Amino acid sequence: MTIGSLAEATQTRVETVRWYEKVGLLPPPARSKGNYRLYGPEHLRRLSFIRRGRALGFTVEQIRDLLALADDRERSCGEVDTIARAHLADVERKLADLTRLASELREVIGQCGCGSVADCRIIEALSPLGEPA
Amino acid sequence: MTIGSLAEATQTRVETVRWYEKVGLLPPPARSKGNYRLYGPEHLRRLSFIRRGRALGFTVEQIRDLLALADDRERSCGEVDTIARAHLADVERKLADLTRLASELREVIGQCGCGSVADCRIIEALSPLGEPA
DNA sequence: CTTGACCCTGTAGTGACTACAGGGTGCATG
DNA sequence: CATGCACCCTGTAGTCACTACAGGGTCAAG
Repeated sequence: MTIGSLAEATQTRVETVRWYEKVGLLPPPARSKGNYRLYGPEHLRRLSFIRRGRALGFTVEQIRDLLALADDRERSCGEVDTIARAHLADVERKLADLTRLASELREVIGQCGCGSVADCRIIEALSPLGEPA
Repeated sequence: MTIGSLAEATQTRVETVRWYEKVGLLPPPARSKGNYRLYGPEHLRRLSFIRRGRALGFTVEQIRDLLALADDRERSCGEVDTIARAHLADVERKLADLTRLASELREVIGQCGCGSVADCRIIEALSPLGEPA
């Protein structure tokens, strides 16, 4: 399996696959006589894991930890749970922030009568001192 | 007003103020005889505008555009409205993404009985081929 | 034997800062 | 007057997770 097929199979860019190797998430594969990377099913599994983790918003560092934990099959999965819960808490914080932000934006936009900038409510809302900047 | 007081007044780091100057959001202020930056109320207004915009999630480029529009007080604020609406659409897209993500995470976490990694549901959920990585 | 798709390494860029290193300034205290 | 300390200066490099080349090599088909 060349890097191109692996990338296609996992919906990843070729450069990204090489980057995962460089930062140590993906082990260096064998090389062909022409120095092409040659991947096997184990690489496909591991890269799929990484991509799924990224899609769920885990950071690369979190995935590195999860991979290390996953490799040690006897270990209790309490640490895995901890990472996942911490991440969920993070996501929920961002969600709350964005929700507040969206409603503030909607309010600001709703007030704009689209006259001239001189009395634009959006510009005013951005100028906390009351005067336009 | 020194950079330190300006920074404190706007809840900004000193380095960030200098960075805004470097990228052209904040005009270079006068200097003291010891080469310290000296700011006036106009700078305070402009920096407040920038910080409020950032807090609402506008990018620096969007703020640059908004500042240019705000400076031209005769212009119709249609362009301002366009930028704000585009940004709101963006925020709402992110909100939808995060909401989906959070519910996926909650589901994954809910299934984990916290036994050994070998049958951890979280690890399994990350391994789309059915086998742990 | 040439074309074109693929692959290689290495470096630089993205956004919005943050974190120094290595120095200078200004004011209060001894 | 000397010293200490908080503050300021410039410039560079680091963050995160990639992305985008530049400049070259490999491989299979026609």
